[in-house]
Amino acid sequence: MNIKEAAKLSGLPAKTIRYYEDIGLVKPLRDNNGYRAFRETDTHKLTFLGRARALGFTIEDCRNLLALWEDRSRASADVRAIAQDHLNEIESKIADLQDMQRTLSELVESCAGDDRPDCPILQKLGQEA
Amino acid sequence: MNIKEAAKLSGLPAKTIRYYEDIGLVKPLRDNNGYRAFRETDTHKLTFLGRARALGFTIEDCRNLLALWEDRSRASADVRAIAQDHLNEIESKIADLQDMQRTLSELVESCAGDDRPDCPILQKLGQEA
DNA sequence: CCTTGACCTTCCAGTGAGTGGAACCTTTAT
DNA sequence: ATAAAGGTTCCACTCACTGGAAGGTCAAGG
Repeated sequence: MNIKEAAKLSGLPAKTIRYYEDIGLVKPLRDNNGYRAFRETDTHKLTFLGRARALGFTIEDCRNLLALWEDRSRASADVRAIAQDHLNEIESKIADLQDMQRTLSELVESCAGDDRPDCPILQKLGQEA
Repeated sequence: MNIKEAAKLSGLPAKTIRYYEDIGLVKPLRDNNGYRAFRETDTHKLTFLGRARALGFTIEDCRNLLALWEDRSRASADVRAIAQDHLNEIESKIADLQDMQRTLSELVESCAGDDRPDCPILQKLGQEA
């Protein structure tokens, strides 16, 4: 199977798949013409990667998750730890964004948004000390 | 005032200030020895930039906000539009992260996290089609 | 006068996770 | 024979810094 079909099956852009090979996440075989030859295990891995990335796992997390996935003697605790750490990160990011959202929506609401120059948004950003 | 004091006053790392000069956000004068000489207007701008960045505005947004800040004949509508767009982006990011959070916390909860290999997290990531 | 240490300078490289594009090769269909 | 559609590699760019090397400047102490 060539890269385009692997892309279709996995839902990843061909460019991304090449990149994943570059960084050693997948290792498709090669045909005599130099084309990548994807086996089912490869597309299966790619799908796995796509799902993990969609959940926001970093590439390094993905690398580790993939290793655990392939390790039949893994401990589920190791998987859970990675996921829990990532969940914590996500929750902290959500909290940060919500702080921004609160402040910003207050500012936006307080601004008339007309053709006059008076603007509480700029005022707040430029506040002395 | 040298860069270190500007950094202290604005709360930004010296490196970041040099970078902001590089990309044209601030234009401190220079002493004869080549050292940057920050005026109050410079540190004021830097503080502004720090606050805007803390609210998640991109550098390009900051550039535009700074220009509006300095334009006494601005229309507050222009400021508001930038802030509203950014707020929309933030809200969309929050929604994305909350989707991940929901999925992930379900997965984490469903995983025993012991020394056995069975793991619903990996199972879900590796699900066929 | 010399040295030490704390500043300051510029410039280069790297981050994460791809994406865009150029230049070129191979296969398939007409 | 050629054109289209696929494949390949490689280089550069993104964003907003950050780290570090190599070197210049300045104030204080001996």
